Amino acid sequence: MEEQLNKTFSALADPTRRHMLSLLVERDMAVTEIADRFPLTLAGVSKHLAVLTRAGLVTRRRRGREVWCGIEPSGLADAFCWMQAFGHFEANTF
Amino acid sequence: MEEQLNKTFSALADPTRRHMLSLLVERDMAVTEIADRFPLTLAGVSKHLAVLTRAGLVTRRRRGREVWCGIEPSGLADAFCWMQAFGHFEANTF
DNA sequence: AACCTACTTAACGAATTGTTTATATTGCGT
DNA sequence: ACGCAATATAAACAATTCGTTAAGTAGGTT
Repeated sequence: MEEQLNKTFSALADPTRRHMLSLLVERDMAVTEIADRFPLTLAGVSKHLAVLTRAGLVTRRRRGREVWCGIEPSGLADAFCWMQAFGHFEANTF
Repeated sequence: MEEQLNKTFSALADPTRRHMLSLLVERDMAVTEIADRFPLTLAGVSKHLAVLTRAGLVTRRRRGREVWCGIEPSGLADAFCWMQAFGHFEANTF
């Protein structure tokens, strides 16, 4: 859907959020642990994670008092397909 | 590069711009012709096209007094690769 | 030269985004 | 029960974005 593409692409448009995703690709992390790696307040990090979650790119599960974040790779599906259709790309075009 | 990804993803984050790209996939068009298909002023359309051009997704060539716009599919390459690496996607994951 | 067509750029306002500080909320640990 | 740790939400603010109208530029036409 159109609205889903809006959310996905604008989530990806921010370099801080892309960096967060690349961290989470390695392994799941609690919010504080993520925050330690950025020159931002915890509140700022929390809001970026909220954007990523709303876009369906990140999952957040409460575990005691921590919230563990993980990647939701399927969240890229729509955007990936859109680009694929758009460019008639093959997997090894580049 | 990081800055290139910023430009590409934020260009794609706008539905009007995505729609413009999908028009240009069919065939090249002059700016006025594109503008006819959107409920925007010509100036507004021109600005969207400028964003797409700066992102490397559209080419603009002056032809007499018209400016013909066309798709630059290679402009998606960086973004496409980033997503691919991110999700370890195969062509038919979806 | 005067004028029209096809844009682009400037200037501006409204809405959104990225960030901060301050104020909840919720779950251990003691 | 109290206090600290982990996170979220609210309020505030600057910067950016999306749209407009108005003015500027460049290329044909007469």
